[in-house]
Amino acid sequence: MSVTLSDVAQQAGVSIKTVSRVVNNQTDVSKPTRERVLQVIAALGYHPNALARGLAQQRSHTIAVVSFGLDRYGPSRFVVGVERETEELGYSLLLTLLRRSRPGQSDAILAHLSSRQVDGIIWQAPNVGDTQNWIRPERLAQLPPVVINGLPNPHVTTVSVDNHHGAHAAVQHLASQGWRRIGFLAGPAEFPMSIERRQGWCDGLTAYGLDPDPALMAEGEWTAQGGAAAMETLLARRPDVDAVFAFNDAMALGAMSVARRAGRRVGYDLGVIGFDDAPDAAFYEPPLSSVHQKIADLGREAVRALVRLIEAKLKGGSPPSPVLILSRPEVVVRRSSLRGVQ
Amino acid sequence: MSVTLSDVAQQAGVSIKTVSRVVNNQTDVSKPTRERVLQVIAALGYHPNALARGLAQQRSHTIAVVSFGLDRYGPSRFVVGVERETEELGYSLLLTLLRRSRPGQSDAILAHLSSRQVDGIIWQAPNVGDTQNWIRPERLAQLPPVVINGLPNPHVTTVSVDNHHGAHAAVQHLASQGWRRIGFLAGPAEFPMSIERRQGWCDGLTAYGLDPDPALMAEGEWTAQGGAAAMETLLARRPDVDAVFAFNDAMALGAMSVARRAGRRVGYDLGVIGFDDAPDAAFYEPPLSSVHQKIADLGREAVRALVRLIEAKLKGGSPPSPVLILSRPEVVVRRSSLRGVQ
DNA sequence: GTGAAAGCGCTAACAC
DNA sequence: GTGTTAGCGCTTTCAC
Repeated sequence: MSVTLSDVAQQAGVSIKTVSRVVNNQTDVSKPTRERVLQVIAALGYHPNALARGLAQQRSHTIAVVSFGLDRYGPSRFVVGVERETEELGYSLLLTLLRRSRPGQSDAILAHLSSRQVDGIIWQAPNVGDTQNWIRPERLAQLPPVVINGLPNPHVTTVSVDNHHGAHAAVQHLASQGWRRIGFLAGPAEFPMSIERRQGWCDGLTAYGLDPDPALMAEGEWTAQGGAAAMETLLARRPDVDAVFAFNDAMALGAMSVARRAGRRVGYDLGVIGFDDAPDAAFYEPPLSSVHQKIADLGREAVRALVRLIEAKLKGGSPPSPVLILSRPEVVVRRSSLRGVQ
Repeated sequence: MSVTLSDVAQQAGVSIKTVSRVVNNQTDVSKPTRERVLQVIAALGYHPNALARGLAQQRSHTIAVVSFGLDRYGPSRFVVGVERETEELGYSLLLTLLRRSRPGQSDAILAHLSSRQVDGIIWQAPNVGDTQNWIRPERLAQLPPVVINGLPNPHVTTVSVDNHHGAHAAVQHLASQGWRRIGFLAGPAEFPMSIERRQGWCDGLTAYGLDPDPALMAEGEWTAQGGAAAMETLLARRPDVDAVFAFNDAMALGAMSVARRAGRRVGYDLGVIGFDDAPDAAFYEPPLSSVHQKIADLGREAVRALVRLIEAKLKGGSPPSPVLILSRPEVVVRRSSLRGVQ
């Protein structure tokens, strides 16, 4: 059915090995031979069979990205970055999505991926349920991982946003506007990201002599809907809250909607800031201040780090020591966080 | 390095083939033998090598999804549906993203995918540049495709939203509210989706005795930014416009932001409706009316259709005739499209 | 420079 | 019920 190396070899009157050399751009082929082979390849429309190559080489030139959902801005933007870099470095991308609350799934996924002989794996999924335990020493050698936004782990290469810094900066900005009772709309409690941002919020408040009262924090899903629910809780518990820092822009959107219904004017008597700086945020009403992070770049960085691990493993030296790559997000000020003058 | 069939066979004192039978759940293995083999498999931690299996069977149990971006709601939600169904049917998912304006890329992608022996391909990408020409008869037999939201093509199985119907229904809703000069904010001209929605808008206006003046249409990128730009154009050309139907919710968001700055009150003297009904739309200000589509279901449908093609090809019968699967979107009314009374 | 032969881990005929 | 023998398409070792 499909054209194989030996078809080409026969047609060109050379051995299989010679064709293989040409295909892989190796030396030791005379110019005329090479050219004849290339011609036959073009004429026959030969394409190497990646499965066969992978089987012979014991590597698939494929990396897997395990993500938690894709319908929210952060994860999908991240995967875009991953895909771009993956393609540029000559790998294919296998996509696997984690389901919420399916016990034992991370083991099943890992088994599946290693059965597919992926060369490495990018784990962009929060520690939900058992998913934190999949990293075991035996595994690290077999299937190099890079973890995204995970809790720091000295054994594993991690690529993250500096969540603590971002949250701290957000609070600092709010405080500098004169807001005093600054709430936090947290994402799901299991997300390391949310834990770190919460800590940044806490520390920021403390640094400004403000009170990180636990009642000023409310938790919700990381959607507009979740943000709205959390905001309702917060307003009920602390009606005197005068600003909120939301886990992400979608939650901030939901919060603004609830605040409006409650008669609060965002940008006047309520300050709001989000996290992500998604492209839509600038068009919300009022335009949303946010903590900008370059998520796609994070994805590229993750792939580069992973490929380094993969190549090092192939070279056979001792495994390179895990690194922690942190990127610094920055506050983008729009109207929602200002203390407008009426 | 890794455990193979023959390791298991040796350890269990049976032949390779017997182990293979057990692994693949085939009959003709006595109960005690089967159990002994299973034990050894568990003890050794054996996992089948998917590459080897693929090579031997001439199929990879992998399908590819080619998408155009992933940072917008539609495409990413679609891929979520695809991933779910793919996993349930026992396939892996290879993700490839199309870059805007890279000539010849579709041929390169196809070559790459067929070299990876994918069993089929889901093409969820607009006809940008040369990408419409990749479907050629020779290819259809080799690599079964399912096209999403493409222009109808009698040779190819297509899964789409009924864009014409959705647009028509949106216009009908706006007209029923009493709006008379209804504009259309189109997405990029090359998108079949945009072309079909435009036609639906046109036909809807005509059906209501309204004028589909070309000046009532403005085109932009399918982002909030693009919607804002298109809205500016539209307002400049036809300041008397009293409602707009936007290609998607993000564009509607941008349009509302511009309208507000221009002193128009959405939901009072300007009606706005989007398309997609993304989860955020309900939290915009004002809450956005939209045309709801079940995008994830579309993804599942696409995978099912593709797997049908794949299995049919394996059975070796004549290729099944291409089908067209259309899903009907529905208008969801919120405040933005209403003609409020002051 | 070039080629022959073995083998990657599995499945598929066909024997026993 | 179970085993033997060829491949699948490629890379790799080593000989020429």
